[in-house]
Amino acid sequence: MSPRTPKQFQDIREEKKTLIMDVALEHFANDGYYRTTINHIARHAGISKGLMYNYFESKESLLSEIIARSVSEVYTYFDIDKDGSLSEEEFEFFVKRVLYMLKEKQSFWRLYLQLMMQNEVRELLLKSFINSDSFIQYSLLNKAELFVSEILKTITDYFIRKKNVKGPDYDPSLDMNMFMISLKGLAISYIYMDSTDDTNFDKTVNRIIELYK
Amino acid sequence: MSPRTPKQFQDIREEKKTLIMDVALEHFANDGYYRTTINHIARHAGISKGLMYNYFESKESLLSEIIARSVSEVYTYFDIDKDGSLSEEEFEFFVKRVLYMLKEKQSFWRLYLQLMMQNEVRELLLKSFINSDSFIQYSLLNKAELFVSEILKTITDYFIRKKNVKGPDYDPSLDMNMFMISLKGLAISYIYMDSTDDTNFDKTVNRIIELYK
Amino acid sequence: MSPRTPKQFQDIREEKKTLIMDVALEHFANDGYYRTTINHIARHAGISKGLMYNYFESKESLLSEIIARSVSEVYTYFDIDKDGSLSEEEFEFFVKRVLYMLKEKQSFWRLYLQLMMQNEVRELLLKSFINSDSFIQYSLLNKAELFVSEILKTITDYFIRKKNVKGPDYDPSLDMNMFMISLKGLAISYIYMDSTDDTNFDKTVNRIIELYK
Amino acid sequence: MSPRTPKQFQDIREEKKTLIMDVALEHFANDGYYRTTINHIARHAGISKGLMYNYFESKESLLSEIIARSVSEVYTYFDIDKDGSLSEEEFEFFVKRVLYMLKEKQSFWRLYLQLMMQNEVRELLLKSFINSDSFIQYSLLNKAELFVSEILKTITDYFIRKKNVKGPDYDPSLDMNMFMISLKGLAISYIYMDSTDDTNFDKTVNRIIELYK
DNA sequence: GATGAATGAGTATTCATTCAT
DNA sequence: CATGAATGAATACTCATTCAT
Repeated sequence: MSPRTPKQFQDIREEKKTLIMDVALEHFANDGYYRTTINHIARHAGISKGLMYNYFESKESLLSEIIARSVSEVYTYFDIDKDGSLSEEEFEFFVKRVLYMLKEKQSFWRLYLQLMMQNEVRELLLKSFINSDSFIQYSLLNKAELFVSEILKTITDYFIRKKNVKGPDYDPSLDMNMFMISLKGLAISYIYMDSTDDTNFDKTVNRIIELYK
Repeated sequence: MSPRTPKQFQDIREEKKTLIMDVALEHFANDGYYRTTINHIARHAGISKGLMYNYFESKESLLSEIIARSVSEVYTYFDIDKDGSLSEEEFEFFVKRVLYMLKEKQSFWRLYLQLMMQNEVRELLLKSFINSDSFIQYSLLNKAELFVSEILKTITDYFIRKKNVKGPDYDPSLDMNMFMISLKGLAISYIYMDSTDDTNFDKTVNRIIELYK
Repeated sequence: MSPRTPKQFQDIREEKKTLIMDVALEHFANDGYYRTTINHIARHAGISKGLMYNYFESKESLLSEIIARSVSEVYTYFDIDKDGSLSEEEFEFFVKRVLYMLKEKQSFWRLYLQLMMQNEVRELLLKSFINSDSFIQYSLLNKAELFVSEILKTITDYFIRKKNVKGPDYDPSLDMNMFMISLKGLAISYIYMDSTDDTNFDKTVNRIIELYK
Repeated sequence: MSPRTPKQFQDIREEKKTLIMDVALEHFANDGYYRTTINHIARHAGISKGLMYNYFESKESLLSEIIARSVSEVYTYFDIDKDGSLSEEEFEFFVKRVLYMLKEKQSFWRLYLQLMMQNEVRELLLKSFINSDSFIQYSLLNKAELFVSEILKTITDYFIRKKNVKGPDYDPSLDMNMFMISLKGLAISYIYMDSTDDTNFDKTVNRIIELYK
């Protein structure tokens, strides 16, 4: 009978927001952002359409928050070594991390791929990231780009350092390209695979590590 | 001016259909199928909305015909050898064909990827293919699947035959997986690359051929 | 701390009601009744949305009570002379009262003007007045109309009596119309003026009094 | 059977646009902009909701175009004398024009008054005017303000020139204020009068002309 | 063949009001 | 008393499709 405490309200909000974002991500990933209606999301989340707008300003900002959350989750997978240098063990660890993350956040990556394919949406994302929190000088997308370029640099360094071992005929950029292309191919396969043929994947992953370590 | 012959009418019709499909494909690929409006397509094709429906039953069937056309064009890239067996030279030729085709039909593949990512659309496509011509027992999608499985079989055979050369430790399925993943990675890169850095790609392609020939 | 007496509770209640009505009036006047949300009012009054409905049955009845309060406040400005006859001094006093009241209740009059311009709202107001207290046989609006017609009668009498002084060529209805129109013009200016140019207004007011006294 | 000519399409568009704007203005004026729904307008104009959006980008731009049209119509009432100087006959003519215009465009003025009372809307109007036609450097509202200030200057000059006739005790600014207030009062009365009591108004108008000529 | 006006079902969004705590 | 989460009816707007000319 006594009114809910602020903490209780906070908890309810947090829980519902997460629920809505989870449901929405699943639908966005499966049906596409534009094919997914607010109605659908609300129905599957077991709430009313109106409540959606109590938690999210718009469909667009729902999308933004989903991406922001996922991006920040992705960060956590990669803060192992901050010195920017990758040892051979770390390289193996890195590859496995990438694939683990792809599988864990499969829905997000499916969504992400779809969005990046549509010119207009790319701009929309940039815009909404910038608006999402005016206190953060570097927008999430800036951060993401920074993050990606840092990782790329770390990998580049890794392959350049191999030149010392492999000798002067070794072409680091070619090797890295081959590695990156394998990773992309694996990523696509992971994101769209039926969850059955894991063993085959594991063998392929190990082979990639073996080849480029 | 003598009146146009039925043949001439037919030609004009075909030409206009082609124009519309070209414009539509470009927009579908860049903005996504659902974000592209009939209005947009008509305006950019220089015709009226109404006329669109003279040429195509619906937006959906416009999409179907675009895919059908593209799929049948893709066929023509691969009818080199019908005995189902790939020699080493043919393998090299095959890989280059794949990439050539990806570049030539870039827009189509961008569209295709988008569509395949959306569950609902996959079903829609199946449905519309079947409906597109009720006299054809095997739908285009069936044909496409048949086509894909034939190619896959040819490639599988190719790698199995290599076992004779490479010895009993050689794992054909692993090698094929590696190859397929590289191809997928390359495909993604091709479809979304800025057309500038061709030389790097060429080096990578040659390396792949070298590795899996 | 001894528990609060019922009287104290009543006082607190009244105080909060007044606060809400003040805030609401300000917003209604500035943004319009329909553009003002309950949320806005509650937030600016420092209370919750739910509590609003503890004090007021509905948005409509909040409006009703605001008007009722303002109307009854307006009464108090004009209960100087109940014999229904206006002397020359009383006339001057009356004009100044009108303008003083317009300035004091500026927000209310801005709101009032807006509402009176909308046919539908006029009916709504009539309805809600009647419903606001079923025990009161004469609704506030009836009272207001009665009040207005009494004032009009008093003014009419004032101008008719002037005929005795001004002679048979004097047209009381024309003079009264001129006076009423000047008053309306002044009212509009008062309600929407920037509070700076008071001196000009004073001169104009004195001129009006001089002309129609 | 032959297709409509561009001219015919143009005519249809013009006619329908006018119809919609007329219906909308009436509803906006009577029920207020925010209380008037697109549904209402469409129903009363005998068209579908969708068609509205074939002719107007949004409810807001419908409002904009209505105001733009009305403002430009109002211009035509006042381009009698471009030398900026008002003779006595022209003054009489001017006053009658003002009132004629108020009566002719009664609905517009009712709408205008409502809009000007709401802070938020004022800004909206400014914004939409600027957007309405990017080729016009001076927005309609700028033009309107320019127009108003020109008229005010003309009137000011008129009263200042009277000082030559009336002598040094004459206070032109007071006289002008009195005149303007009478005009405002008349305007309000005109805009909201029941169309019956025209004769009374005529007498009042003549009296005003007589007083300030 | 060709046009674009017209329709209507569908979609995102708002907001007064209710209610469990 | 007090809170704000939750609801749902209403509203502006979109867009594939039809149809008179």
